[in-house]
Amino acid sequence: MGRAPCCDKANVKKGPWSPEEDSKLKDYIDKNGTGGNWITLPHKAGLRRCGKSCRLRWLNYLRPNIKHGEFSVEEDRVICSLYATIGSRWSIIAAQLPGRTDNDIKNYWNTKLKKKLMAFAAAAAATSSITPDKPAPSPSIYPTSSQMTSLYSYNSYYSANPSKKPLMDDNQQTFSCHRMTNPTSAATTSVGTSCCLETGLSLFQTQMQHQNQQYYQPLMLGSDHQQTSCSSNTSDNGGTSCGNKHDSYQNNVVVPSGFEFDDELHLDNQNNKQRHGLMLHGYDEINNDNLFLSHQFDHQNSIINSSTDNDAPAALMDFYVDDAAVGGGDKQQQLNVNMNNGRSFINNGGDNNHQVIINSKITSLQDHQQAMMMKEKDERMMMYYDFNTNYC
DNA sequence: AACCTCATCAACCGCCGTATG
DNA sequence: GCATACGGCGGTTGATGAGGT
Repeated sequence: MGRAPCCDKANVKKGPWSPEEDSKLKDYIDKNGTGGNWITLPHKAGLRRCGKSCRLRWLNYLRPNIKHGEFSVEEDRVICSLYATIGSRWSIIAAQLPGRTDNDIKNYWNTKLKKKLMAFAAAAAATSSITPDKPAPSPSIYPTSSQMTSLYSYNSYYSANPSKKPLMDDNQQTFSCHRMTNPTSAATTSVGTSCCLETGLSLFQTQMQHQNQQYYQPLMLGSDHQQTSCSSNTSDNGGTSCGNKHDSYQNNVVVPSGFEFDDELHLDNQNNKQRHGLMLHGYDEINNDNLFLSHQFDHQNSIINSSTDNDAPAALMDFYVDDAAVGGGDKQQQLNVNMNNGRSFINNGGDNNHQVIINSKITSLQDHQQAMMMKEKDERMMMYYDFNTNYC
Protein backbone atom coordinates (compact mmCIF):
# COMPACT_ATOMS: atom_id res chain seq x y z
CA MET A 1 0.00 0.00 0.00
CA GLY A 2 0.96 3.60 -0.08
CA ARG A 3 2.07 5.84 -2.82
CA ALA A 4 4.91 5.35 -5.20
CA PRO A 5 8.38 6.41 -4.11
CA CYS A 6 9.12 10.07 -4.68
CA CYS A 7 12.44 9.33 -6.35
CA ASP A 8 14.47 6.63 -8.01
CA LYS A 9 15.86 4.90 -4.99
CA ALA A 10 18.49 3.11 -7.00
CA ASN A 11 20.14 6.37 -7.99
CA VAL A 12 20.06 8.36 -4.81
CA LYS A 13 22.52 8.40 -2.00
CA LYS A 14 21.36 7.42 1.43
CA GLY A 15 22.85 7.66 4.86
CA PRO A 16 24.62 10.45 6.68
CA TRP A 17 25.19 13.69 4.89
CA SER A 18 28.74 14.75 4.13
CA PRO A 19 29.93 18.31 4.77
CA GLU A 20 30.13 18.79 1.01
CA GLU A 21 26.51 17.81 0.56
CA ASP A 22 25.48 20.08 3.41
CA SER A 23 27.36 22.91 1.81
CA LYS A 24 25.76 22.33 -1.60
CA LEU A 25 22.28 22.22 -0.14
CA LYS A 26 22.76 25.24 2.06
CA ASP A 27 24.34 27.31 -0.68
CA TYR A 28 21.58 26.45 -3.11
CA ILE A 29 18.77 27.30 -0.71
CA ASP A 30 20.50 30.48 0.43
CA LYS A 31 20.64 31.65 -3.15
CA ASN A 32 17.43 30.24 -4.59
CA GLY A 33 15.19 29.22 -1.74
CA THR A 34 13.45 25.90 -1.79
CA GLY A 35 11.37 26.93 -4.76
CA GLY A 36 8.42 25.18 -3.23
CA ASN A 37 9.45 21.92 -4.77
CA TRP A 38 11.69 19.59 -2.85
CA ILE A 39 11.48 16.84 -5.42
CA THR A 40 13.27 18.82 -8.10
CA LEU A 41 15.60 20.63 -5.73
CA PRO A 42 18.32 18.00 -5.37
CA HIS A 43 18.82 17.82 -9.14
CA LYS A 44 19.07 21.59 -9.38
CA ALA A 45 21.45 21.71 -6.44
CA GLY A 46 23.63 18.99 -7.88
CA LEU A 47 22.84 16.49 -5.18
CA ARG A 48 22.19 12.80 -5.59
CA ARG A 49 19.67 12.81 -2.82
CA CYS A 50 15.95 12.24 -2.50
CA GLY A 51 13.98 15.46 -2.21
CA LYS A 52 12.52 14.31 1.03
CA SER A 53 15.97 13.69 2.39
CA CYS A 54 16.99 17.22 1.42
CA ARG A 55 13.95 18.64 3.08
CA LEU A 56 14.61 16.75 6.28
CA ARG A 57 18.27 17.72 6.33
CA TRP A 58 17.39 21.36 5.85
CA LEU A 59 14.59 21.48 8.40
CA ASN A 60 16.32 19.47 11.08
CA TYR A 61 19.90 20.60 10.72
CA LEU A 62 20.83 23.25 8.19
CA ARG A 63 18.20 25.93 8.41
CA PRO A 64 19.07 29.04 10.41
CA ASN A 65 18.34 29.41 14.12
CA ILE A 66 18.29 25.72 14.85
CA LYS A 67 19.05 25.19 18.50
CA HIS A 68 21.19 22.23 19.46
CA GLY A 69 22.30 21.06 22.85
CA GLU A 70 20.70 20.52 26.21
CA PHE A 71 17.06 21.21 26.79
CA SER A 72 16.29 23.66 29.53
CA VAL A 73 14.00 23.00 32.49
CA GLU A 74 11.48 25.31 30.94
CA GLU A 75 11.60 23.35 27.70
CA ASP A 76 11.16 20.14 29.68
CA ARG A 77 8.10 21.59 31.31
CA VAL A 78 6.55 22.64 28.04
CA ILE A 79 7.19 19.27 26.45
CA CYS A 80 5.73 17.36 29.39
CA SER A 81 2.69 19.49 29.65
CA LEU A 82 1.93 19.49 25.98
CA TYR A 83 2.57 15.78 25.73
CA ALA A 84 0.08 15.25 28.53
CA THR A 85 -2.39 17.42 26.74
CA ILE A 86 -2.09 16.56 23.07
CA GLY A 87 0.08 13.48 22.95
CA SER A 88 2.84 12.88 20.46
CA ARG A 89 2.05 15.77 18.15
CA TRP A 90 5.70 16.64 17.91
CA SER A 91 5.31 19.29 15.28
CA ILE A 92 2.82 21.14 17.44
CA ILE A 93 5.06 20.85 20.46
CA ALA A 94 8.02 22.00 18.40
CA ALA A 95 6.08 25.06 17.36
CA GLN A 96 6.09 26.14 20.99
CA LEU A 97 9.86 25.75 21.31
CA PRO A 98 11.67 28.10 18.93
CA GLY A 99 14.75 26.56 17.42
CA ARG A 100 13.80 23.04 18.30
CA THR A 101 12.69 20.57 15.66
CA ASP A 102 10.00 17.97 16.02
CA ASN A 103 12.62 15.31 15.44
CA ASP A 104 14.79 16.69 18.23
CA ILE A 105 11.92 16.79 20.66
CA LYS A 106 10.76 13.33 19.68
CA ASN A 107 14.23 11.92 20.22
CA TYR A 108 14.66 13.80 23.45
CA TRP A 109 11.37 12.53 24.80
CA ASN A 110 11.96 8.95 23.76
CA THR A 111 15.53 8.69 24.96
CA LYS A 112 15.77 10.95 27.96
CA LEU A 113 12.77 12.77 29.26
CA LYS A 114 10.40 9.84 29.37
CA LYS A 115 12.93 7.72 31.19
CA LYS A 116 13.67 10.50 33.59
CA LEU A 117 10.03 10.86 34.43
CA MET A 118 9.38 7.17 34.69
CA ALA A 119 12.33 6.68 37.00
CA PHE A 120 11.10 9.44 39.18
CA ALA A 121 7.56 8.14 39.10
CA ALA A 122 8.66 4.61 39.94
CA ALA A 123 10.44 5.90 43.01
CA ALA A 124 7.43 7.87 44.07
CA ALA A 125 5.07 5.00 43.32
CA ALA A 126 6.98 2.81 45.73
CA THR A 127 5.39 4.82 48.50
CA SER A 128 2.10 5.28 46.76
CA SER A 129 -1.22 3.80 47.78
CA ILE A 130 -1.60 2.58 44.23
CA THR A 131 -0.55 -1.03 44.29
CA PRO A 132 -1.51 -3.97 42.12
CA ASP A 133 -3.77 -5.45 44.77
CA LYS A 134 -5.56 -2.24 45.47
CA PRO A 135 -7.86 -0.72 42.91
CA ALA A 136 -6.92 2.66 41.68
CA PRO A 137 -9.05 5.50 42.88
CA SER A 138 -11.72 6.87 40.71
CA PRO A 139 -10.81 10.20 39.23
CA SER A 140 -12.76 12.56 41.33
CA ILE A 141 -11.18 15.95 41.31
CA TYR A 142 -12.37 17.89 38.39
CA PRO A 143 -12.20 21.41 37.17
CA THR A 144 -14.63 24.04 38.19
CA SER A 145 -16.02 26.45 35.70
CA SER A 146 -13.41 29.04 36.50
CA GLN A 147 -10.64 26.53 36.02
CA MET A 148 -11.83 25.59 32.59
CA THR A 149 -11.13 28.91 30.95
CA SER A 150 -8.04 27.96 29.03
CA LEU A 151 -9.63 24.78 27.84
CA TYR A 152 -11.45 26.56 25.13
CA SER A 153 -8.29 26.57 23.10
CA TYR A 154 -8.07 22.82 23.46
CA ASN A 155 -11.64 22.39 22.34
CA SER A 156 -11.13 24.74 19.46
CA TYR A 157 -8.06 22.89 18.36
CA TYR A 158 -9.75 19.52 18.26
CA SER A 159 -12.88 20.92 16.74
CA ALA A 160 -10.74 22.06 13.87
CA ASN A 161 -8.60 18.93 13.90
CA PRO A 162 -10.86 16.07 14.97
CA SER A 163 -8.61 13.47 13.40
CA LYS A 164 -5.76 14.53 15.63
CA LYS A 165 -7.59 13.94 18.87
CA PRO A 166 -5.39 11.91 21.18
CA LEU A 167 -6.09 8.25 21.15
CA MET A 168 -7.11 7.13 24.59
CA ASP A 169 -6.75 3.43 24.31
CA ASP A 170 -5.10 0.82 26.44
CA ASN A 171 -1.93 1.09 24.43
CA GLN A 172 -1.49 4.42 26.11
CA GLN A 173 -0.23 6.17 23.07
CA THR A 174 -1.36 9.20 24.91
CA PHE A 175 -1.59 9.64 28.61
CA SER A 176 -3.76 11.69 30.79
CA CYS A 177 -3.17 12.27 34.42
CA HIS A 178 -4.61 13.17 37.76
CA ARG A 179 -3.96 16.09 39.95
CA MET A 180 -1.59 15.15 42.68
CA THR A 181 -3.53 15.42 45.85
CA ASN A 182 -2.99 12.00 47.31
CA PRO A 183 -0.21 11.00 49.68
CA THR A 184 2.06 10.33 46.74
CA SER A 185 2.52 14.02 46.39
CA ALA A 186 4.59 13.93 49.55
CA ALA A 187 7.19 11.95 47.67
CA THR A 188 6.93 14.41 44.87
CA THR A 189 7.64 17.28 47.15
CA SER A 190 10.41 15.58 49.03
CA VAL A 191 12.69 15.49 46.04
CA GLY A 192 11.84 18.94 44.92
CA THR A 193 10.22 17.98 41.68
CA SER A 194 9.23 20.46 39.07
CA CYS A 195 5.78 20.92 37.72
CA CYS A 196 6.96 18.96 34.73
CA LEU A 197 7.97 16.01 36.83
CA GLU A 198 4.69 16.14 38.63
CA THR A 199 2.97 15.86 35.32
CA GLY A 200 5.17 12.96 34.40
CA LEU A 201 4.47 11.25 37.65
CA SER A 202 0.82 11.65 37.01
CA LEU A 203 1.25 10.12 33.60
CA PHE A 204 2.93 7.14 35.10
CA GLN A 205 0.34 6.65 37.77
CA THR A 206 -2.50 6.87 35.35
CA GLN A 207 -0.76 4.26 33.26
CA MET A 208 -0.53 2.07 36.33
CA GLN A 209 -4.16 2.56 37.08
CA HIS A 210 -5.12 1.40 33.67
CA GLN A 211 -2.88 -1.59 33.92
CA ASN A 212 -4.38 -2.50 37.25
CA GLN A 213 -7.93 -1.83 36.34
CA GLN A 214 -8.43 -2.53 32.70
CA TYR A 215 -12.14 -2.12 32.86
CA TYR A 216 -12.34 1.03 34.83
CA GLN A 217 -15.51 2.81 34.11
CA PRO A 218 -16.31 6.19 35.49
CA LEU A 219 -19.70 6.72 36.95
CA MET A 220 -21.71 8.36 34.28
CA LEU A 221 -24.96 9.91 35.20
CA GLY A 222 -27.47 10.23 32.50
CA SER A 223 -25.90 7.79 30.14
CA ASP A 224 -27.61 4.79 28.71
CA HIS A 225 -25.00 2.57 30.15
CA GLN A 226 -25.75 0.38 33.07
CA GLN A 227 -23.81 0.92 36.22
CA THR A 228 -23.67 -2.59 37.48
CA SER A 229 -21.87 -2.38 40.75
CA CYS A 230 -19.84 -0.21 43.01
CA SER A 231 -17.05 -0.95 45.39
CA SER A 232 -14.96 0.92 47.86
CA ASN A 233 -11.44 0.75 49.04
CA THR A 234 -10.58 0.97 52.70
CA SER A 235 -8.52 4.06 52.59
CA ASP A 236 -9.80 7.08 54.33
CA ASN A 237 -7.40 9.23 52.41
CA GLY A 238 -6.32 7.07 49.57
CA GLY A 239 -7.56 8.69 46.48
CA THR A 240 -7.38 11.88 44.64
CA SER A 241 -10.67 13.10 45.95
CA CYS A 242 -9.83 13.62 49.57
CA GLY A 243 -10.39 17.19 50.34
CA ASN A 244 -11.85 19.08 53.22
CA LYS A 245 -14.19 16.65 54.83
CA HIS A 246 -16.04 19.35 56.63
CA ASP A 247 -17.23 21.01 53.53
CA SER A 248 -20.88 20.59 52.90
CA TYR A 249 -19.90 19.12 49.61
CA GLN A 250 -16.71 18.43 47.93
CA ASN A 251 -16.72 19.74 44.45
CA ASN A 252 -16.01 16.36 43.02
CA VAL A 253 -18.15 17.16 40.10
CA VAL A 254 -17.16 17.63 36.54
CA VAL A 255 -18.26 21.03 35.57
CA PRO A 256 -17.60 21.44 31.88
CA SER A 257 -16.93 24.89 30.62
CA GLY A 258 -19.94 27.09 30.68
CA PHE A 259 -21.61 25.23 33.49
CA GLU A 260 -22.91 26.60 36.67
CA PHE A 261 -22.86 24.68 39.84
CA ASP A 262 -25.41 25.52 42.50
CA ASP A 263 -25.28 24.35 46.04
CA GLU A 264 -28.36 25.04 48.06
CA LEU A 265 -29.28 24.47 51.63
CA HIS A 266 -32.89 24.60 52.61
CA LEU A 267 -35.40 23.22 55.02
CA ASP A 268 -37.81 20.45 54.26
CA ASN A 269 -40.85 21.68 56.12
CA GLN A 270 -42.79 18.52 55.62
CA ASN A 271 -40.18 16.32 57.24
CA ASN A 272 -38.59 19.00 59.34
CA LYS A 273 -35.21 18.08 57.97
CA GLN A 274 -32.45 20.01 56.49
CA ARG A 275 -31.75 19.31 52.86
CA HIS A 276 -28.93 19.97 50.59
CA GLY A 277 -29.75 20.67 47.02
CA LEU A 278 -27.26 20.19 44.26
CA MET A 279 -27.80 21.29 40.75
CA LEU A 280 -25.61 21.22 37.75
CA HIS A 281 -26.80 22.90 34.66
CA GLY A 282 -25.41 24.28 31.46
CA TYR A 283 -24.30 23.26 28.05
CA ASP A 284 -21.64 20.66 27.55
CA GLU A 285 -19.69 21.88 24.54
CA ILE A 286 -17.50 18.83 24.60
CA ASN A 287 -20.34 16.38 24.24
CA ASN A 288 -22.71 18.75 22.53
CA ASP A 289 -25.36 18.03 25.09
CA ASN A 290 -27.55 20.04 27.30
CA LEU A 291 -27.05 19.03 30.85
CA PHE A 292 -29.39 19.29 33.75
CA LEU A 293 -28.89 17.30 36.89
CA SER A 294 -30.30 18.01 40.25
CA HIS A 295 -30.25 16.17 43.50
CA GLN A 296 -31.58 16.83 46.90
CA PHE A 297 -30.27 15.28 50.04
CA ASP A 298 -31.86 15.03 53.42
CA HIS A 299 -29.86 15.31 56.60
CA GLN A 300 -29.19 11.61 56.46
CA ASN A 301 -27.47 12.33 53.21
CA SER A 302 -29.80 10.24 51.20
CA ILE A 303 -30.86 11.49 47.87
CA ILE A 304 -34.52 12.13 48.16
CA ASN A 305 -35.05 13.54 44.75
CA SER A 306 -33.04 13.32 41.57
CA SER A 307 -33.71 14.24 38.04
CA THR A 308 -32.05 14.65 34.70
CA ASP A 309 -33.31 16.13 31.52
CA ASN A 310 -34.26 14.13 28.50
CA ASP A 311 -30.97 14.61 26.77
CA ALA A 312 -29.44 12.22 29.23
CA PRO A 313 -26.11 13.96 29.14
CA ALA A 314 -22.91 12.39 30.25
CA ALA A 315 -21.53 13.67 33.48
CA LEU A 316 -19.08 12.38 35.96
CA MET A 317 -20.05 12.90 39.52
CA ASP A 318 -18.90 11.75 42.89
CA PHE A 319 -20.99 13.13 45.68
CA TYR A 320 -19.59 13.46 49.12
CA VAL A 321 -21.70 14.90 51.83
CA ASP A 322 -20.25 15.68 55.16
CA ASP A 323 -22.29 14.07 57.88
CA ALA A 324 -20.52 15.69 60.78
CA ALA A 325 -23.68 17.49 61.68
CA VAL A 326 -25.43 14.17 62.02
CA GLY A 327 -22.85 11.81 63.35
CA GLY A 328 -20.61 14.36 64.95
CA GLY A 329 -17.55 12.61 63.66
CA ASP A 330 -15.04 13.01 60.96
CA LYS A 331 -17.04 10.98 58.53
CA GLN A 332 -17.32 11.32 54.88
CA GLN A 333 -20.27 9.73 53.26
CA GLN A 334 -20.39 8.50 49.78
CA LEU A 335 -23.57 8.49 47.84
CA ASN A 336 -23.52 5.74 45.31
CA VAL A 337 -25.74 6.46 42.42
CA ASN A 338 -26.72 3.57 40.25
CA MET A 339 -28.37 3.77 36.91
CA ASN A 340 -30.60 1.41 35.08
CA ASN A 341 -30.47 1.16 31.35
CA GLY A 342 -32.83 4.03 31.06
CA ARG A 343 -32.40 7.39 32.55
CA SER A 344 -33.61 7.20 36.06
CA PHE A 345 -31.87 6.47 39.28
CA ILE A 346 -32.67 3.15 40.77
CA ASN A 347 -30.65 3.17 43.92
CA ASN A 348 -28.97 5.71 46.09
CA GLY A 349 -27.11 5.31 49.25
CA GLY A 350 -23.89 5.38 51.11
CA ASP A 351 -22.96 4.12 54.45
CA ASN A 352 -19.34 4.32 55.33
CA ASN A 353 -16.69 6.79 56.10
CA HIS A 354 -14.26 5.59 53.52
CA GLN A 355 -13.17 6.81 50.20
CA VAL A 356 -15.38 5.12 47.71
CA ILE A 357 -14.38 4.11 44.27
CA ILE A 358 -16.91 3.80 41.59
CA ASN A 359 -15.79 0.65 39.92
CA SER A 360 -18.22 -1.01 37.65
CA LYS A 361 -18.10 -4.43 36.15
CA ILE A 362 -18.02 -4.72 32.43
CA THR A 363 -19.51 -7.94 31.23
CA SER A 364 -19.43 -7.84 27.47
CA LEU A 365 -17.32 -6.56 24.62
CA GLN A 366 -20.01 -4.06 23.84
CA ASP A 367 -20.00 -2.89 27.41
CA HIS A 368 -16.24 -2.66 27.32
CA GLN A 369 -16.30 -0.63 24.14
CA GLN A 370 -18.85 1.69 25.62
CA ALA A 371 -16.74 2.00 28.72
CA MET A 372 -13.73 2.91 26.64
CA MET A 373 -15.67 5.68 25.02
CA MET A 374 -16.71 6.91 28.41
CA LYS A 375 -13.19 6.64 29.69
CA GLU A 376 -12.02 8.80 26.83
CA LYS A 377 -14.42 11.51 27.87
CA ASP A 378 -13.27 11.14 31.42
CA GLU A 379 -9.63 11.38 30.49
CA ARG A 380 -10.20 14.36 28.31
CA MET A 381 -11.71 16.04 31.31
CA MET A 382 -8.70 15.17 33.37
CA MET A 383 -6.36 16.43 30.70
CA TYR A 384 -8.12 19.73 30.76
CA TYR A 385 -7.66 19.90 34.45
CA ASP A 386 -4.06 18.89 34.46
CA PHE A 387 -3.20 21.32 31.78
CA ASN A 388 -4.58 24.05 33.98
CA THR A 389 -3.08 22.92 37.24
CA ASN A 390 0.27 21.63 36.11
CA TYR A 391 1.05 23.78 33.16
CA CYS A 392 -0.73 27.05 33.57
C1' DA B 1 42.70 -5.01 23.87
C1' DA B 2 38.52 -7.12 22.69
C1' DC B 3 33.97 -7.56 23.27
C1' DC B 4 29.44 -6.29 24.79
C1' DT B 5 25.64 -3.29 26.07
C1' DC B 6 23.33 0.76 25.93
C1' DA B 7 22.22 5.58 24.68
C1' DT B 8 21.86 8.83 21.23
C1' DC B 9 20.10 10.91 17.20
C1' DA B 10 20.26 11.49 12.16
C1' DA B 11 17.92 9.56 8.69
C1' DC B 12 14.58 6.67 6.56
C1' DC B 13 9.93 4.68 5.72
C1' DG B 14 5.33 4.76 4.85
C1' DC B 15 0.98 6.85 5.61
C1' DC B 16 -2.11 10.87 5.39
C1' DG B 17 -4.03 15.21 3.83
C1' DT B 18 -4.10 18.43 0.33
C1' DA B 19 -3.04 20.68 -3.96
C1' DT B 20 -3.12 20.26 -8.77
C1' DG B 21 -4.17 18.95 -13.43
C1' DG C 1 -14.86 13.72 -9.56
C1' DC C 2 -10.76 11.34 -10.00
C1' DA C 3 -5.83 10.22 -10.10
C1' DT C 4 -1.51 11.66 -9.07
C1' DA C 5 2.23 14.34 -6.91
C1' DC C 6 3.93 16.43 -3.08
C1' DG C 7 4.69 18.14 1.68
C1' DG C 8 4.27 16.94 6.26
C1' DC C 9 4.24 13.98 9.98
C1' DG C 10 5.12 10.25 13.42
C1' DG C 11 7.17 5.80 14.13
C1' DT C 12 11.13 3.22 13.55
C1' DT C 13 15.81 1.95 12.25
C1' DG C 14 20.59 1.64 12.33
C1' DA C 15 25.19 3.81 12.61
C1' DT C 16 28.01 5.55 15.98
C1' DG C 17 30.26 6.30 20.23
C1' DA C 18 30.67 5.91 25.22
C1' DG C 19 31.12 3.14 29.01
C1' DG C 20 31.46 -1.25 31.33
C1' DT C 21 33.31 -5.98 31.79
